[in-house]
Amino acid sequence: MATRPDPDRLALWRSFLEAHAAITTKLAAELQAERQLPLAWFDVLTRLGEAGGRLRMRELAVAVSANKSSLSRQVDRMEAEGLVRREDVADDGRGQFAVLTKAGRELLRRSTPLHQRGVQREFAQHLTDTDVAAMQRALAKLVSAHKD
Amino acid sequence: MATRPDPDRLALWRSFLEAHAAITTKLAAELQAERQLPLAWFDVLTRLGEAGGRLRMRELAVAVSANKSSLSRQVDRMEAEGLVRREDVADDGRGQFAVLTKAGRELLRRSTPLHQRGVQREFAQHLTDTDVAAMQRALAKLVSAHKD
DNA sequence: CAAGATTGAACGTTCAATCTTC
DNA sequence: GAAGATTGAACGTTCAATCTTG
Repeated sequence: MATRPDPDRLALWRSFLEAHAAITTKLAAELQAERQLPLAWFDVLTRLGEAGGRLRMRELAVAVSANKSSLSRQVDRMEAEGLVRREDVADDGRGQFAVLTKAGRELLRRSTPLHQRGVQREFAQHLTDTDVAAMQRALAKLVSAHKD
Repeated sequence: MATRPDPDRLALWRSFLEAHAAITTKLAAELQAERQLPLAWFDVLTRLGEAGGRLRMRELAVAVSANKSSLSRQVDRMEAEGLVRREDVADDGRGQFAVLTKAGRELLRRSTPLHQRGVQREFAQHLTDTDVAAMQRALAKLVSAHKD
């Protein structure tokens, strides 16, 4: 097993970073411009929506790949805007849920199609079915290697 | 042309984000722990090294995918640590170069093998040659679509 | 008046410390 | 004493405004 990547793999890692930066910058700018919604807020709304409306702070932090204090403060701000609220966890006095409010659900509903069109335009439309299958195979290995 | 991505492509985009977050978090932690070097600083040192030791602020900002004011302040901090210095551009009185110092070059030299081992461990070793070829083909299309 | 670069002020993130509950 | 969550203080990022030169 090599201890260092060959030049192709190093170049691939750079392309990966470059594509990530370019695409996320555009998706974030679009949500901000069209819905006044930071991408990180949209991400929280999405995860809560998929979880049926509520997640514990810890789980939500993991789901959105955020630091726990950063998420705590982000939820403060979103709560101040009426998009989520906190609720105690019934059987664990330490825990807090973040819960989608009606306004949060509504903003999520209005923002998801816009964001998905963005993902189509900036990412998905450039890939053939063969590309998609190959990348999913490769990324699945990477994601699974980092689950440990 | 579809206006929204199919579920496979949406899932692929999520895997992409998840892999990116997991890998960059580990690479950043390793450079910080072993060399007291933030990943963004390493990135600046690397780009300057590849450019022969100097780049204009604007070019450097583009190369590292950073906002120009953020880069300006990052170069302030790196200058305070003696890793880079600024120099006037001879034939354009508005311009500034960021220039690698001896200490910056030395830290780059000591950090590159560590970082490349990290890229191998967290990214490259998980991919077959087939994966690499397929991803490079797909990512090249994405990167080129965002060059405009 | 546009381009390169920096800056003030507001904002977001992070680490370590803290609080509460298990 | 460890886990879930929040907080103070330090730090990093961003936007718009500014300065200087082309």
